[in-house]
Amino acid sequence: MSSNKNQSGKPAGDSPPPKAVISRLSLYLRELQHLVRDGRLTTSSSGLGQRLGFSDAQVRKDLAYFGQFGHPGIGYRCEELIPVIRGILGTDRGWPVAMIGAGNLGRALLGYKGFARQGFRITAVFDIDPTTVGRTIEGVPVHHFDDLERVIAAEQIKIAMIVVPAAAAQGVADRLVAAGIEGILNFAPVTIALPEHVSTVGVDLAIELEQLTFSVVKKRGG
Amino acid sequence: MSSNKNQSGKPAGDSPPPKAVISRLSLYLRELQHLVRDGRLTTSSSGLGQRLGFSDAQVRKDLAYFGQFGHPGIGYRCEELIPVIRGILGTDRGWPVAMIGAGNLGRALLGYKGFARQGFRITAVFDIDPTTVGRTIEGVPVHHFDDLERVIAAEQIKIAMIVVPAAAAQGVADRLVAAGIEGILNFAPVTIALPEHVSTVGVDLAIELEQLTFSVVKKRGG
DNA sequence: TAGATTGTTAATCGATTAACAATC
DNA sequence: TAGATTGTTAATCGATTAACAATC
Repeated sequence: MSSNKNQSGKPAGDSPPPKAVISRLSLYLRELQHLVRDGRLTTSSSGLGQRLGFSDAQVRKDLAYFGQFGHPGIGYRCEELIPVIRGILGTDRGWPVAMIGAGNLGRALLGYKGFARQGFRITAVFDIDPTTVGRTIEGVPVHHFDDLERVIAAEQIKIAMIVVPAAAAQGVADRLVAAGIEGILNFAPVTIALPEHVSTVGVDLAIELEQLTFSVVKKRGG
Repeated sequence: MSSNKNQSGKPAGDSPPPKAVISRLSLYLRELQHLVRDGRLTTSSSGLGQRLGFSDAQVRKDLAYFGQFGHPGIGYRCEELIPVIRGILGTDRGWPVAMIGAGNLGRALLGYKGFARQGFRITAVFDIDPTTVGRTIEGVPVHHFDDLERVIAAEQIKIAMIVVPAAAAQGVADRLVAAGIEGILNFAPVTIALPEHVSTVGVDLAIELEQLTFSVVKKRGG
């Protein structure tokens, strides 16, 4: 009826990939990077799926949403597929990221090496605590929250991480939107309301643990 | 054809709730807790769904997997629904949690108040760094990794968080499984292989950012 | 009573799986 | 060539939505 195939690596117009596909894409990318580090040149849809618990058909279908990247009889060349997926996800470029909140968790995230590996650089931190503002953490300057708009405009930052207490999160989000931010990674355990044109991903650590206890209890109960 | 309704609050036998339902349940719970804090007595399926971006029908359907908890014409009583959802998720009891790895991120998680609010207590930390082992962080004792089995058995811990570098994660997971752990929250950016009877939830912070850049780029591209 | 809202069914929509011709 | 593996179609399966009688 309708087809999604094309050669360009850009999504075809006629049916957007399901959100679930995008989250698997990130996992494929991570596996491929491990494979390259281990010296592997190619992999197959079944090889890639196996470790992640997906079927070979699903892996092929997911990738086929965006084009033809495999080689019949051979599989997928890791070094070839990696930049393709990065292009789809938008991590083929460097993204400067702002972080709001320099508490415990914020500082830990500043020290986290995994971001840089995927092209993210936290270039500005904002807080209101006078003992931190003006200093530098992990080489990143801590600005006063009052300077949010100025710094975000000057550094052309489009992505921000909210790492403030739940009660402050919505207010911070509103300021970020007004400052021109297009995507927010929210670590505060609240749902924040945002205009349509701004994307958000929420990470609630307690919720992740809840999901885990559910599985544990379910397995016990039979 | 088949029905899921019952009065008990326990899942009916004939069709397990989709995994997506369980993750929404955690969000409902979080909203309900906010509502209670704001003094609200009841809410409706549309009220609950609205803030979270779900339809009223979906909220009702999700809850109906587990029983009848609403009141026609009135809605859901917050104080009544909260313990029901906690019961389903398994957070109606206290869970002692072990943490492996006392680096930057681990320490930040130890200071995070959100876990305790949902019934999780980190009661034991493990590391191999001689300068940290034997000390206490945020009131929690840091054991040597060699004592893993002993402490986990003694404290009857069933849930663990892996907060070690990617290269060490699988080895740690194997030891945890051997020690009788039933659920693992994995912060290392690798897929870990586990036996069927052990549950895992992975949190990869770089992947969350990737999902965000995809949405941002998509919205730009039109 | 009139208005609000549930739980549930049937209809729709979307995502996954199985199968296989085409390709290397 | 024989074996491996893709991309794609059609079939299956599962999840969401719409609608409405029942209830307060």
